[in-house]
Amino acid sequence: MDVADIPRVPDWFQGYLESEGIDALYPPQAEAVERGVTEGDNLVAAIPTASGKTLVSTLAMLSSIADGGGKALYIVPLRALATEKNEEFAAFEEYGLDVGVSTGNYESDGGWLAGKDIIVATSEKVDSLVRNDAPWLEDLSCVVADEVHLVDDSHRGPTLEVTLAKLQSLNPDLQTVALSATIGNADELAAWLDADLVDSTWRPIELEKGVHFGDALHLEDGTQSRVPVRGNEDQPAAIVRDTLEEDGSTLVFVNSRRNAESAARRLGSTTEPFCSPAEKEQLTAVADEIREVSDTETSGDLADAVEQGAAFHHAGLARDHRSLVEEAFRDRLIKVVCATPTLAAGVNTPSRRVVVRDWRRYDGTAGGMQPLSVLEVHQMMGRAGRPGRDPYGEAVLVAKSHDELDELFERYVWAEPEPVESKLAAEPALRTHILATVASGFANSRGGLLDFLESTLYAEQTGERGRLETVVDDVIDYLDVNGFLTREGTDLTATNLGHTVSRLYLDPMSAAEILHGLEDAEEPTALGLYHLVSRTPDMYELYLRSGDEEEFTMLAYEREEELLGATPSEFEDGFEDWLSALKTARLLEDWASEKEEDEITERYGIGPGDIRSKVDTAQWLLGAAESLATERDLGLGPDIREARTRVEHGVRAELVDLAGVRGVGRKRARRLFETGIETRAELREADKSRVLAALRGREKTAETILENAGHRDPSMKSVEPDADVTVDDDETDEPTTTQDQSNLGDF
DNA sequence: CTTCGGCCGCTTTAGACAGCATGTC
DNA sequence: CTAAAGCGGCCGAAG
Repeated sequence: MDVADIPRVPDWFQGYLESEGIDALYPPQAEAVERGVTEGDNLVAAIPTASGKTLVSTLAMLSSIADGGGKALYIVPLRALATEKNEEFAAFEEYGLDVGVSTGNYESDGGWLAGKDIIVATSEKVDSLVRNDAPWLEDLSCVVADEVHLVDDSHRGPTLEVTLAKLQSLNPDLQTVALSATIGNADELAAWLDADLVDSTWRPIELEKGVHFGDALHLEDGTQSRVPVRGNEDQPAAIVRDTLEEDGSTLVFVNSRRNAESAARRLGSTTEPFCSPAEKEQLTAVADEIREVSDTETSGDLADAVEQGAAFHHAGLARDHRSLVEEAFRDRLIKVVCATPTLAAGVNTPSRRVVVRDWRRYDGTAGGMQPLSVLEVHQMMGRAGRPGRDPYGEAVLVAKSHDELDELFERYVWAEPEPVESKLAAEPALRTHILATVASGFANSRGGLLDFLESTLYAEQTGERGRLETVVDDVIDYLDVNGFLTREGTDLTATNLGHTVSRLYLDPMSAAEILHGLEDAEEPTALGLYHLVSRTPDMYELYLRSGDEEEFTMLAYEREEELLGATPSEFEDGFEDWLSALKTARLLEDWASEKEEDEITERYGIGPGDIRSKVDTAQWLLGAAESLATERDLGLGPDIREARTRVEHGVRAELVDLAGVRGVGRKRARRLFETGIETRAELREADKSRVLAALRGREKTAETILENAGHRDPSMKSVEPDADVTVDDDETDEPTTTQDQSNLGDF
């Protein structure tokens, strides 16, 4: 289809497409237009990644905005994707459209999304906006749900499902466009959303799947190519080398962080000979940047690998590490990235070849190694082939025996992805969504609730109410008993507490746990509070290693006084979870006692990125705890606030005031304190040469900080550092004049 | 007496959203 | 209930 023939898109759109080098639509896109995406019709597009899904959504959003002046909402599963999409859509600002992002940690323009035409948000954020009754929601005329196949996810799927159902019921004229990977039952999704279906496996660039075994690559079409394993190479190394000989890069998916790291280390010797001197120089620069992000073992290992043209990528990395690796890989500087599934679901990092080395992954709940789903493997494989740059893409599984070769072909290469199934009937999901549905007025009786749930994918797929009804009744009981809602006959009303919990976006069970723990707390310590929020279902658990059980049982006895609520017996069910929460609490306490990052990562066996995510969650939950304590008049506000500010900045109590100054973090606050500047007020009046000395002579930094503290005259002109002030200078980095303004959240 | 290499057995194991109000070293 | 890589400890042989 010619771009000129697309109905109802704004006039400038054709010019825009041409400027992007697009003169004809891909077949699935053309089919979407024929099904009426530009005319406000609902659509489910189940097509492979990188085959133009974004353009389908753009067609829908732009035509919908042009048609009635409404707004479009683009829902993504990850914050990183929200940023990526926002940057992509920012191109439309030139044509007079306003684009904004809204996620938990970032809201464009002070939260005033009302004036935006296109809003990008995570599903949880949209859910929260619906709960808080954001006024602009009624102006929505188009909603796009990216990666809808994630409704299958037991943890986060139900949120997406409920949110889409709520948006549709808020505004029956709303156009819904759902983008999905190729799945077994796209027709069911279409039926649920009352949408037309475009179901296609068409790709703009050929993808050949295959299995490597012995010295050969066995491809889907029956052909084989020789990819011999030489010397002490393993199979992935042989494939990576073979790809490099054609000047292509490789993405290797493995099943654990440790495997990713060790595979990257090994592959370094394969990639190094293929890096030109100029590339080596650039790689060294990237490696230096990586070392600067964090002073930990993980960081150093990554930098070492990068110097050789290899890298690993997993969730233990800091956000900056990840984006440095992704960027260098896209620039073809890094030749191979060994990754856990983070990269398959995350931002766009295509590669000539993809190797799926491990096809089984440990799963504690299933009691051992479990095969990956076809959908997941296909998603990884779909990363092969960069449109417009590679002639084709190849995705390869690795077999160690002839039997495995056959099995992999059967199981993944020729297999259809499994159908997507709603996980809404699980109790934890319903707990939070039922409360929210009642609190935000979507339903005010048992019947109303069931009617609403009737509009979800779950109802579409099961057809019978029985199972759902039982769970719903259990959940209503739970919410009633814990004081989140009240029942009168079949009528349901959310209590004040219920409203608060729903607004705070807290799992009701977390709220109950927190309230229960706070109720008879008199002077809660930081550790006690950290433990309380750590044992909440909203906090992701740390793994207990061998020896940990003993260590933390001891700690539990030593500091029993501080721990809130009853200490469970060692033989009780749930004792392990309780201990694991204690481990998390201890980690947070260490962080809030100014323990060094590398000491923490080593002690708890985690990566720098993990500290950040724990700290983030704790901060959020303590904020919620403070609201709950206020709501209940428990008078613990100051204690909770102090614990929260301490984790937020990673400092002891005496530095909380100083660390609150913009530009002053845990390290600078400590150094200022050591020189006798102990509070924000003292900093405001401080002797400048003293401040400069405390900051080890960095004038620009000192000026910024004094300005932020409200100093009368922050200028550092002709100020010399006070020679009497000594600061411990354990860091080796050169005084920088470049102001690195990445933030704590990027850490 | 020290050092190196190989083998055996024990240990460990993916991911990451949200309130609110602003930003490290 | 299922696996497999990596690492540390141990042992023996070589230096």
